[in-house]
Amino acid sequence: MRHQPPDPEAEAAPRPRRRKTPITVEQVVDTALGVIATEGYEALTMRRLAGALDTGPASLYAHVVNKADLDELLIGRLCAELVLPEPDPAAWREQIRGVCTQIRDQYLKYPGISRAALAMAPTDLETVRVTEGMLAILLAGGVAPQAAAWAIDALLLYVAAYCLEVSIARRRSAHDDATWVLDRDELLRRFTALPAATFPHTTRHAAELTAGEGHDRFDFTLGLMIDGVAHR
Amino acid sequence: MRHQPPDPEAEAAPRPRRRKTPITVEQVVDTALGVIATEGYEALTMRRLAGALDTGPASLYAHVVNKADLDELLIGRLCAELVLPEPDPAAWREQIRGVCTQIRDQYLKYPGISRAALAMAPTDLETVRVTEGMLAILLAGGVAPQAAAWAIDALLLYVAAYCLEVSIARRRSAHDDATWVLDRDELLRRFTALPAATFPHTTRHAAELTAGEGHDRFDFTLGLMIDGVAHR
DNA sequence: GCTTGACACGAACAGCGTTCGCTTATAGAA
DNA sequence: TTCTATAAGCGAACGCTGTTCGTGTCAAGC
Repeated sequence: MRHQPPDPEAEAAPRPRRRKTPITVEQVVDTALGVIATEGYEALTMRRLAGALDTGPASLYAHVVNKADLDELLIGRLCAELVLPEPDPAAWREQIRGVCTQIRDQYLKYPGISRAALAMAPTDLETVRVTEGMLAILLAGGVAPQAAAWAIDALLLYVAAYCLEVSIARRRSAHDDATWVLDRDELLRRFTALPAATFPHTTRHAAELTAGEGHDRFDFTLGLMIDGVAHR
Repeated sequence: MRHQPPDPEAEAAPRPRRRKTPITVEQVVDTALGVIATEGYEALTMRRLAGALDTGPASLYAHVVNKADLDELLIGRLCAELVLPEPDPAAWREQIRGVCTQIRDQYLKYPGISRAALAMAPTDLETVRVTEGMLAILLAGGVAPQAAAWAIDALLLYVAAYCLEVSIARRRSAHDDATWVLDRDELLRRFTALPAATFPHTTRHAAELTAGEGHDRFDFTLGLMIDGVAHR
Protein backbone atom coordinates (compact mmCIF):
# COMPACT_ATOMS: atom_id res chain seq x y z
CA MET A 1 0.00 0.00 0.00
CA ARG A 2 1.25 3.46 -0.82
CA HIS A 3 1.41 5.94 1.99
CA GLN A 4 -1.42 8.37 1.92
CA PRO A 5 -1.10 11.73 0.14
CA PRO A 6 -0.10 14.69 2.28
CA ASP A 7 -3.46 16.44 1.87
CA PRO A 8 -2.06 19.87 2.78
CA GLU A 9 -5.42 21.56 3.13
CA ALA A 10 -6.93 19.41 5.83
CA GLU A 11 -3.96 19.04 8.17
CA ALA A 12 -1.54 21.42 9.70
CA ALA A 13 1.91 20.64 8.33
CA PRO A 14 2.91 17.61 10.41
CA ARG A 15 6.46 18.84 10.70
CA PRO A 16 8.83 20.72 8.41
CA ARG A 17 10.59 18.01 6.46
CA ARG A 18 13.86 19.83 6.96
CA ARG A 19 14.18 21.63 10.25
CA LYS A 20 15.57 25.16 10.36
CA THR A 21 18.58 24.41 12.55
CA PRO A 22 20.02 20.91 12.10
CA ILE A 23 20.32 18.68 15.11
CA THR A 24 23.81 18.57 16.59
CA VAL A 25 25.45 15.96 18.75
CA GLU A 26 25.65 18.45 21.61
CA GLN A 27 21.91 18.96 21.37
CA VAL A 28 21.33 15.22 21.49
CA VAL A 29 23.57 14.79 24.52
CA ASP A 30 22.04 17.76 26.33
CA THR A 31 18.52 16.55 25.70
CA ALA A 32 19.43 13.03 26.77
CA LEU A 33 20.89 14.29 30.05
CA GLY A 34 17.75 16.33 30.57
CA VAL A 35 15.59 13.26 30.14
CA ILE A 36 17.76 11.26 32.53
CA ALA A 37 17.76 14.02 35.13
CA THR A 38 13.99 14.19 35.23
CA GLU A 39 12.92 10.63 34.44
CA GLY A 40 15.96 8.47 35.07
CA TYR A 41 18.28 6.49 32.83
CA GLU A 42 15.79 3.68 32.27
CA ALA A 43 13.42 6.16 30.65
CA LEU A 44 16.07 7.18 28.12
CA THR A 45 14.96 5.28 25.05
CA MET A 46 15.75 6.32 21.53
CA ARG A 47 12.08 7.05 20.94
CA ARG A 48 11.74 9.11 24.09
CA LEU A 49 14.88 11.05 23.21
CA ALA A 50 13.73 11.57 19.63
CA GLY A 51 10.38 12.77 20.90
CA ALA A 52 12.08 15.29 23.17
CA LEU A 53 13.89 16.58 20.09
CA ASP A 54 10.58 16.62 18.20
CA THR A 55 11.63 14.07 15.61
CA GLY A 56 11.62 10.36 14.92
CA PRO A 57 14.03 7.76 16.28
CA ALA A 58 15.77 7.29 12.95
CA SER A 59 17.07 10.84 12.97
CA LEU A 60 19.25 10.17 15.98
CA TYR A 61 21.34 7.64 14.11
CA ALA A 62 22.75 10.39 11.92
CA HIS A 63 24.60 11.74 14.97
CA VAL A 64 25.06 8.67 17.11
CA VAL A 65 26.12 5.28 15.87
CA ASN A 66 24.59 3.33 18.72
CA LYS A 67 22.88 3.58 22.04
CA ALA A 68 26.15 2.35 23.53
CA ASP A 69 27.85 5.20 21.70
CA LEU A 70 25.34 7.62 23.15
CA ASP A 71 26.13 6.23 26.59
CA GLU A 72 29.81 6.93 26.03
CA LEU A 73 29.04 10.48 25.00
CA LEU A 74 26.92 10.97 28.11
CA ILE A 75 29.63 9.68 30.45
CA GLY A 76 32.16 11.79 28.59
CA ARG A 77 30.06 14.88 29.14
CA LEU A 78 29.74 14.03 32.82
CA CYS A 79 33.49 13.56 33.19
CA ALA A 80 34.11 16.86 31.43
CA GLU A 81 32.16 18.66 34.15
CA LEU A 82 34.50 17.42 36.88
CA VAL A 83 37.07 19.89 38.22
CA LEU A 84 40.38 18.26 38.99
CA PRO A 85 42.43 20.13 41.61
CA GLU A 86 46.11 20.98 41.33
CA PRO A 87 47.85 18.26 43.35
CA ASP A 88 48.77 19.31 46.88
CA PRO A 89 51.00 16.72 48.56
CA ALA A 90 49.79 17.77 51.99
CA ALA A 91 46.10 17.33 51.16
CA TRP A 92 46.06 14.38 48.81
CA ARG A 93 43.52 12.44 50.88
CA GLU A 94 40.98 15.24 50.89
CA GLN A 95 41.64 15.88 47.23
CA ILE A 96 41.06 12.32 46.08
CA ARG A 97 38.02 12.16 48.32
CA GLY A 98 36.74 15.35 46.76
CA VAL A 99 37.05 13.99 43.25
CA CYS A 100 35.17 10.84 44.21
CA THR A 101 32.45 12.92 45.82
CA GLN A 102 32.14 14.99 42.67
CA ILE A 103 31.74 11.86 40.59
CA ARG A 104 29.19 10.53 43.03
CA ASP A 105 27.12 13.69 42.89
CA GLN A 106 27.28 13.82 39.10
CA TYR A 107 26.13 10.22 38.88
CA LEU A 108 23.30 10.77 41.33
CA LYS A 109 22.21 13.92 39.53
CA TYR A 110 21.45 11.67 36.57
CA PRO A 111 19.87 8.63 38.24
CA GLY A 112 20.91 5.28 36.86
CA ILE A 113 23.55 6.64 34.51
CA SER A 114 26.27 4.86 36.47
CA ARG A 115 25.01 1.69 34.83
CA ALA A 116 26.33 3.06 31.57
CA ALA A 117 29.62 3.93 33.25
CA LEU A 118 30.09 0.37 34.47
CA ALA A 119 29.66 -1.04 30.98
CA MET A 120 32.01 1.39 29.28
CA ALA A 121 35.51 1.21 27.94
CA PRO A 122 38.11 3.13 29.95
CA THR A 123 39.53 4.53 26.75
CA ASP A 124 37.36 7.58 26.35
CA LEU A 125 39.32 10.83 26.34
CA GLU A 126 37.42 12.51 29.15
CA THR A 127 37.74 9.36 31.22
CA VAL A 128 41.50 9.31 30.93
CA ARG A 129 41.50 12.98 31.90
CA VAL A 130 39.91 11.96 35.20
CA THR A 131 42.35 9.08 35.63
CA GLU A 132 45.23 11.45 34.92
CA GLY A 133 43.96 13.91 37.54
CA MET A 134 43.49 11.25 40.20
CA LEU A 135 46.85 9.70 39.39
CA ALA A 136 48.51 13.08 39.79
CA ILE A 137 46.96 13.52 43.22
CA LEU A 138 47.98 10.08 44.48
CA LEU A 139 51.52 10.30 43.11
CA ALA A 140 51.94 13.73 44.69
CA GLY A 141 50.82 12.13 47.96
CA GLY A 142 53.66 9.66 47.74
CA VAL A 143 51.62 6.62 46.78
CA ALA A 144 53.53 4.04 44.76
CA PRO A 145 52.57 4.07 41.05
CA GLN A 146 51.20 0.53 41.00
CA ALA A 147 49.13 1.02 44.14
CA ALA A 148 47.88 4.34 42.80
CA ALA A 149 46.80 2.86 39.50
CA TRP A 150 44.91 -0.01 41.08
CA ALA A 151 43.41 2.20 43.77
CA ILE A 152 41.98 4.53 41.12
CA ASP A 153 40.42 1.58 39.38
CA ALA A 154 38.93 0.33 42.65
CA LEU A 155 37.63 3.76 43.63
CA LEU A 156 35.96 4.42 40.29
CA LEU A 157 34.40 0.98 40.31
CA TYR A 158 33.07 1.38 43.83
CA VAL A 159 31.66 4.85 43.22
CA ALA A 160 29.80 3.68 40.14
CA ALA A 161 28.39 0.63 41.92
CA TYR A 162 27.38 2.67 44.95
CA CYS A 163 25.55 5.20 42.81
CA LEU A 164 23.83 2.48 40.83
CA GLU A 165 22.57 0.92 44.04
CA VAL A 166 21.40 4.26 45.44
CA SER A 167 19.68 5.15 42.19
CA ILE A 168 17.84 1.85 42.07
CA ALA A 169 16.75 2.19 45.69
CA ARG A 170 15.48 5.72 45.12
CA ARG A 171 13.63 4.77 41.98
CA ARG A 172 11.85 1.90 43.67
CA SER A 173 10.88 3.97 46.68
CA ALA A 174 9.62 6.68 44.31
CA HIS A 175 7.61 4.12 42.39
CA ASP A 176 6.10 3.22 45.76
CA ASP A 177 6.67 -0.43 45.06
CA ALA A 178 4.95 -2.02 48.01
CA THR A 179 7.00 -5.20 47.89
CA TRP A 180 10.22 -3.22 48.09
CA VAL A 181 11.92 -2.51 51.37
CA LEU A 182 11.57 1.22 51.39
CA ASP A 183 13.08 2.72 54.52
CA ARG A 184 15.61 1.68 57.09
CA ASP A 185 12.91 1.11 59.68
CA GLU A 186 11.30 -1.61 57.60
CA LEU A 187 14.67 -3.24 56.93
CA LEU A 188 15.55 -3.07 60.62
CA ARG A 189 12.24 -4.68 61.48
CA ARG A 190 12.86 -7.53 59.07
CA PHE A 191 16.34 -8.18 60.43
CA THR A 192 15.19 -8.25 64.03
CA ALA A 193 12.29 -10.50 63.09
CA LEU A 194 14.66 -13.19 61.80
CA PRO A 195 15.09 -16.35 63.89
CA ALA A 196 17.80 -15.49 66.38
CA ALA A 197 18.96 -19.10 66.53
CA THR A 198 20.17 -19.28 62.93
CA PHE A 199 21.01 -15.56 62.51
CA PRO A 200 22.42 -14.52 65.89
CA HIS A 201 24.73 -11.76 64.67
CA THR A 202 22.29 -10.35 62.15
CA THR A 203 19.52 -9.98 64.72
CA ARG A 204 21.85 -8.61 67.40
CA HIS A 205 23.52 -6.06 65.12
CA ALA A 206 20.53 -5.23 62.96
CA ALA A 207 20.96 -1.61 63.97
CA GLU A 208 24.51 -1.46 62.64
CA LEU A 209 23.59 -3.32 59.47
CA THR A 210 20.90 -0.81 58.64
CA ALA A 211 22.72 2.27 59.95
CA GLY A 212 23.97 5.13 57.82
CA GLU A 213 22.40 8.50 57.17
CA GLY A 214 22.99 10.05 53.78
CA HIS A 215 26.34 9.00 52.44
CA ASP A 216 27.85 7.61 55.66
CA ARG A 217 28.42 4.23 54.05
CA PHE A 218 30.06 5.91 51.07
CA ASP A 219 32.36 7.98 53.29
CA PHE A 220 33.28 4.91 55.31
CA THR A 221 34.28 2.85 52.31
CA LEU A 222 36.28 5.69 50.78
CA GLY A 223 38.11 6.03 54.07
CA LEU A 224 38.78 2.30 54.05
CA MET A 225 40.35 2.41 50.62
CA ILE A 226 42.25 5.66 51.00
CA ASP A 227 43.69 4.66 54.39
CA GLY A 228 44.56 1.30 52.93
CA VAL A 229 46.49 2.77 50.05
CA ALA A 230 48.21 5.22 52.40
CA HIS A 231 49.62 2.46 54.59
CA ARG A 232 51.08 0.57 51.66
CA MET B 1 -10.09 -16.68 12.61
CA ARG B 2 -10.28 -19.96 14.45
CA HIS B 3 -7.08 -21.79 15.06
CA GLN B 4 -6.59 -24.63 12.67
CA PRO B 5 -7.75 -28.15 13.52
CA PRO B 6 -5.11 -30.48 14.98
CA ASP B 7 -5.01 -32.75 11.92
CA PRO B 8 -3.44 -35.64 13.82
CA GLU B 9 -2.70 -37.69 10.74
CA ALA B 10 -0.45 -35.32 8.87
CA GLU B 11 1.62 -33.90 11.70
CA ALA B 12 3.46 -35.44 14.56
CA ALA B 13 1.81 -34.23 17.77
CA PRO B 14 3.26 -30.73 18.16
CA ARG B 15 3.67 -31.19 21.88
CA PRO B 16 1.71 -33.03 24.54
CA ARG B 17 -0.75 -30.45 25.80
CA ARG B 18 -0.03 -31.57 29.31
CA ARG B 19 3.52 -32.72 29.92
CA LYS B 20 4.15 -35.90 31.88
CA THR B 21 6.14 -34.31 34.68
CA PRO B 22 5.10 -30.74 35.53
CA ILE B 23 7.67 -28.02 35.49
CA THR B 24 9.04 -27.09 38.89
CA VAL B 25 10.68 -23.92 40.09
CA GLU B 26 13.91 -25.82 40.67
CA GLN B 27 13.84 -26.95 37.06
CA VAL B 28 13.32 -23.37 35.90
CA VAL B 29 16.20 -22.09 38.03
CA ASP B 30 18.51 -24.90 36.96
CA THR B 31 17.76 -24.39 33.29
CA ALA B 32 18.19 -20.65 33.63
CA LEU B 33 21.60 -21.08 35.24
CA GLY B 34 22.54 -23.46 32.46
CA VAL B 35 21.62 -20.89 29.84
CA ILE B 36 23.60 -18.20 31.66
CA ALA B 37 26.64 -20.44 32.07
CA THR B 38 26.84 -21.18 28.36
CA GLU B 39 25.46 -18.03 26.73
CA GLY B 40 25.65 -15.33 29.41
CA TYR B 41 23.08 -13.43 31.40
CA GLU B 42 22.09 -11.20 28.49
CA ALA B 43 20.96 -14.26 26.57
CA LEU B 44 18.61 -15.26 29.35
CA THR B 45 15.27 -14.09 28.01
CA MET B 46 11.96 -15.56 28.99
CA ARG B 47 11.56 -16.91 25.48
CA ARG B 48 15.02 -18.47 25.44
CA LEU B 49 14.43 -20.04 28.84
CA ALA B 50 11.01 -21.33 27.80
CA GLY B 51 12.54 -22.80 24.67
CA ALA B 52 15.17 -24.61 26.73
CA LEU B 53 12.32 -26.12 28.73
CA ASP B 54 10.52 -26.99 25.49
CA THR B 55 7.53 -24.80 26.16
CA GLY B 56 6.23 -21.29 25.57
CA PRO B 57 7.08 -18.15 27.52
CA ALA B 58 3.66 -17.99 29.16
CA SER B 59 4.25 -21.25 31.02
CA LEU B 60 7.06 -19.72 33.04
CA TYR B 61 4.75 -17.26 34.73
CA ALA B 62 3.05 -20.10 36.56
CA HIS B 63 6.24 -20.61 38.57
CA VAL B 64 7.83 -17.18 38.54
CA VAL B 65 6.01 -13.91 39.07
CA ASN B 66 8.52 -11.77 37.22
CA LYS B 67 11.87 -11.71 35.54
CA ALA B 68 13.04 -9.74 38.57
CA ASP B 69 11.70 -12.56 40.71
CA LEU B 70 13.58 -15.07 38.61
CA ASP B 71 16.73 -13.00 39.15
CA GLU B 72 16.21 -13.19 42.89
CA LEU B 73 15.81 -16.94 42.72
CA LEU B 74 19.01 -17.21 40.69
CA ILE B 75 21.03 -15.13 43.14
CA GLY B 76 19.50 -17.08 45.99
CA ARG B 77 20.62 -20.31 44.42
CA LEU B 78 24.11 -18.93 43.93
CA CYS B 79 24.33 -17.80 47.54
CA ALA B 80 23.12 -21.20 48.71
CA GLU B 81 26.15 -22.80 47.07
CA LEU B 82 28.58 -20.76 49.16
CA VAL B 83 30.24 -22.51 52.06
CA LEU B 84 30.70 -20.25 55.08
CA PRO B 85 33.53 -21.30 57.37
CA GLU B 86 33.32 -21.57 61.13
CA PRO B 87 34.83 -18.28 62.39
CA ASP B 88 38.45 -18.58 63.43
CA PRO B 89 39.66 -15.41 65.21
CA ALA B 90 43.25 -16.07 64.14
CA ALA B 91 42.42 -16.37 60.45
CA TRP B 92 39.60 -13.90 59.96
CA ARG B 93 41.38 -12.10 57.10
CA GLU B 94 41.91 -15.22 55.08
CA GLN B 95 38.38 -16.35 55.85
CA ILE B 96 36.68 -13.17 54.70
CA ARG B 97 38.90 -13.15 51.65
CA GLY B 98 37.94 -16.72 50.93
CA VAL B 99 34.24 -15.93 51.05
CA CYS B 100 34.69 -13.01 48.66
CA THR B 101 36.68 -15.21 46.31
CA GLN B 102 33.93 -17.80 46.38
CA ILE B 103 31.36 -15.17 45.51
CA ARG B 104 33.60 -13.89 42.72
CA ASP B 105 34.02 -17.33 41.21
CA GLN B 106 30.30 -18.05 41.43
CA TYR B 107 29.51 -14.76 39.70
CA LEU B 108 32.07 -15.37 36.97
CA LYS B 109 30.83 -18.90 36.43
CA TYR B 110 27.56 -17.33 35.34
CA PRO B 111 28.73 -14.34 33.28
CA GLY B 112 26.78 -11.14 33.76
CA ILE B 113 24.64 -12.43 36.61
CA SER B 114 26.24 -9.94 38.98
CA ARG B 115 24.11 -7.35 37.24
CA ALA B 116 21.10 -9.01 38.80
CA ALA B 117 22.83 -9.05 42.17
CA LEU B 118 23.44 -5.30 42.04
CA ALA B 119 19.77 -4.60 41.41
CA MET B 120 18.46 -6.86 44.14
CA ALA B 121 17.04 -6.31 47.59
CA PRO B 122 19.31 -7.43 50.45
CA THR B 123 16.35 -9.08 52.11
CA ASP B 124 16.49 -12.46 50.47
CA LEU B 125 16.98 -15.31 52.91
CA GLU B 126 20.08 -16.77 51.29
CA THR B 127 21.60 -13.31 51.07
CA VAL B 128 21.22 -12.70 54.78
CA ARG B 129 22.79 -16.10 55.36
CA VAL B 130 25.90 -14.80 53.60
CA THR B 131 25.80 -11.54 55.53
CA GLU B 132 25.45 -13.50 58.75
CA GLY B 133 28.46 -15.64 57.90
CA MET B 134 30.64 -12.70 56.98
CA LEU B 135 29.54 -10.78 60.03
CA ALA B 136 30.45 -13.74 62.21
CA ILE B 137 33.94 -13.85 60.72
CA LEU B 138 34.60 -10.13 61.16
CA LEU B 139 33.21 -9.99 64.71
CA ALA B 140 35.34 -12.99 65.66
CA GLY B 141 38.30 -11.08 64.25
CA GLY B 142 37.64 -8.24 66.65
CA VAL B 143 36.23 -5.79 64.17
CA ALA B 144 33.77 -3.29 65.66
CA PRO B 145 30.15 -4.10 64.74
CA GLN B 146 29.53 -0.88 62.82
CA ALA B 147 32.75 -1.18 60.83
CA ALA B 148 32.01 -4.84 60.16
CA ALA B 149 28.51 -4.12 58.88
CA TRP B 150 29.65 -1.38 56.52
CA ALA B 151 32.68 -3.34 55.39
CA ILE B 152 30.48 -6.28 54.37
CA ASP B 153 28.31 -3.93 52.37
CA ALA B 154 31.35 -2.44 50.66
CA LEU B 155 32.92 -5.82 49.93
CA LEU B 156 29.75 -7.29 48.43
CA LEU B 157 29.23 -4.19 46.32
CA TYR B 158 32.80 -4.22 45.05
CA VAL B 159 32.80 -7.93 44.23
CA ALA B 160 29.60 -7.59 42.24
CA ALA B 161 30.88 -4.57 40.33
CA TYR B 162 34.23 -6.22 39.63
CA CYS B 163 32.57 -9.33 38.27
CA LEU B 164 30.20 -7.30 36.15
CA GLU B 165 33.14 -5.45 34.62
CA VAL B 166 35.09 -8.64 33.99
CA SER B 167 32.07 -10.35 32.47
CA ILE B 168 31.43 -7.45 30.12
CA ALA B 169 35.07 -7.34 29.06
CA ARG B 170 35.13 -11.07 28.40
CA ARG B 171 31.90 -10.98 26.45
CA ARG B 172 33.14 -8.20 24.21
CA SER B 173 36.46 -9.84 23.56
CA ALA B 174 34.64 -13.08 22.78
CA HIS B 175 32.33 -11.25 20.39
CA ASP B 176 35.50 -10.08 18.68
CA ASP B 177 34.19 -6.56 18.67
CA ALA B 178 36.85 -4.76 16.67
CA THR B 179 36.16 -1.37 18.20
CA TRP B 180 36.68 -2.77 21.68
CA VAL B 181 40.00 -2.66 23.43
CA LEU B 182 40.68 -6.33 23.70
CA ASP B 183 43.92 -7.04 25.44
CA ARG B 184 46.28 -5.20 27.73
CA ASP B 185 48.80 -4.65 24.94
CA GLU B 186 46.33 -2.62 22.93
CA LEU B 187 45.31 -0.59 25.99
CA LEU B 188 48.96 0.00 26.86
CA ARG B 189 49.61 1.17 23.32
CA ARG B 190 46.75 3.64 23.48
CA PHE B 191 47.91 5.05 26.80
CA THR B 192 51.48 5.55 25.62
CA ALA B 193 50.24 7.10 22.41
CA LEU B 194 48.47 9.88 24.31
CA PRO B 195 50.00 13.36 24.19
CA ALA B 196 52.56 13.41 26.99
CA ALA B 197 52.09 17.12 27.53
CA THR B 198 48.49 16.88 28.73
CA PHE B 199 48.68 13.35 30.17
CA PRO B 200 52.15 13.13 31.71
CA HIS B 201 51.38 10.62 34.45
CA THR B 202 49.16 8.43 32.32
CA THR B 203 51.81 8.03 29.62
CA ARG B 204 54.62 7.54 32.11
CA HIS B 205 52.77 4.95 34.19
CA ALA B 206 50.84 3.30 31.40
CA ALA B 207 52.43 0.01 32.42
CA GLU B 208 51.06 0.24 35.96
CA LEU B 209 47.64 1.37 34.78
CA THR B 210 47.28 -1.65 32.55
CA ALA B 211 49.05 -4.13 34.83
CA GLY B 212 47.39 -7.06 36.54
CA GLU B 213 47.31 -10.68 35.53
CA GLY B 214 44.23 -12.66 36.43
CA HIS B 215 42.66 -11.31 39.58
CA ASP B 216 45.57 -9.18 40.80
CA ARG B 217 43.42 -6.07 40.83
CA PHE B 218 40.74 -7.93 42.76
CA ASP B 219 43.22 -9.19 45.33
CA PHE B 220 44.70 -5.73 45.71
CA THR B 221 41.36 -4.05 46.39
CA LEU B 222 40.29 -6.73 48.85
CA GLY B 223 43.57 -6.23 50.68
CA LEU B 224 42.92 -2.49 50.73
CA MET B 225 39.52 -2.90 52.33
CA ILE B 226 40.40 -5.69 54.74
CA ASP B 227 43.55 -3.93 55.95
CA GLY B 228 41.54 -0.75 56.28
CA VAL B 229 38.91 -2.34 58.48
CA ALA B 230 41.59 -4.07 60.54
CA HIS B 231 43.28 -0.78 61.44
CA ARG B 232 40.02 0.80 62.55
C1' DG C 1 17.03 26.82 -13.78
C1' DC C 2 18.93 22.53 -12.94
C1' DT C 3 21.61 19.06 -10.62
C1' DT C 4 23.71 17.16 -6.73
C1' DG C 5 24.37 15.77 -2.19
C1' DA C 6 23.41 15.62 2.61
C1' DC C 7 20.37 15.37 6.03
C1' DA C 8 15.66 14.12 8.12
C1' DC C 9 12.46 10.84 9.02
C1' DG C 10 8.03 7.46 8.36
C1' DA C 11 7.52 2.89 8.44
C1' DA C 12 8.86 -1.39 9.26
C1' DC C 13 11.50 -5.56 11.49
C1' DA C 14 12.92 -8.66 14.97
C1' DG C 15 12.93 -9.37 19.64
C1' DC C 16 11.72 -8.22 24.50
C1' DG C 17 8.52 -8.98 29.03
C1' DT C 18 3.97 -9.85 30.05
C1' DT C 19 -1.18 -11.17 29.86
C1' DC C 20 -5.55 -13.29 28.34
C1' DG C 21 -8.23 -16.99 27.78
C1' DC C 22 -8.65 -21.48 25.70
C1' DT C 23 -7.28 -26.48 25.99
C1' DT C 24 -6.61 -30.50 28.27
C1' DA C 25 -5.01 -34.16 31.70
C1' DT C 26 -5.86 -35.64 35.93
C1' DA C 27 -8.24 -36.24 40.84
C1' DG C 28 -12.19 -37.05 43.19
C1' DA C 29 -17.22 -37.87 43.23
C1' DA C 30 -21.01 -40.62 41.94
C1' DT D 1 -16.80 -47.16 35.38
C1' DT D 2 -18.26 -42.66 34.09
C1' DC D 3 -18.57 -37.82 34.81
C1' DT D 4 -17.21 -33.36 36.28
C1' DA D 5 -14.32 -29.72 38.57
C1' DT D 6 -9.88 -27.95 38.87
C1' DA D 7 -5.66 -26.36 37.77
C1' DA D 8 -1.70 -26.36 34.78
C1' DG D 9 0.08 -25.60 30.04
C1' DC D 10 0.54 -22.58 26.47
C1' DG D 11 -0.73 -20.04 21.55
C1' DA D 12 -1.43 -15.65 20.34
C1' DA D 13 -1.39 -11.11 21.07
C1' DC D 14 -0.03 -6.25 23.13
C1' DG D 15 2.98 -2.57 23.77
C1' DC D 16 7.50 -1.72 24.16
C1' DT D 17 12.61 -1.73 22.73
C1' DG D 18 16.94 -0.72 19.35
C1' DT D 19 17.88 -0.45 14.65
C1' DT D 20 17.55 -0.06 9.38
C1' DC D 21 15.79 1.04 4.67
C1' DG D 22 14.13 3.84 1.37
C1' DT D 23 12.12 7.95 0.48
C1' DG D 24 11.39 12.93 0.90
C1' DT D 25 13.07 17.59 0.99
C1' DC D 26 15.80 21.41 1.26
C1' DA D 27 20.35 24.20 0.39
C1' DA D 28 24.24 25.05 -2.26
C1' DG D 29 27.10 24.85 -6.82
C1' DC D 30 27.21 25.35 -11.69
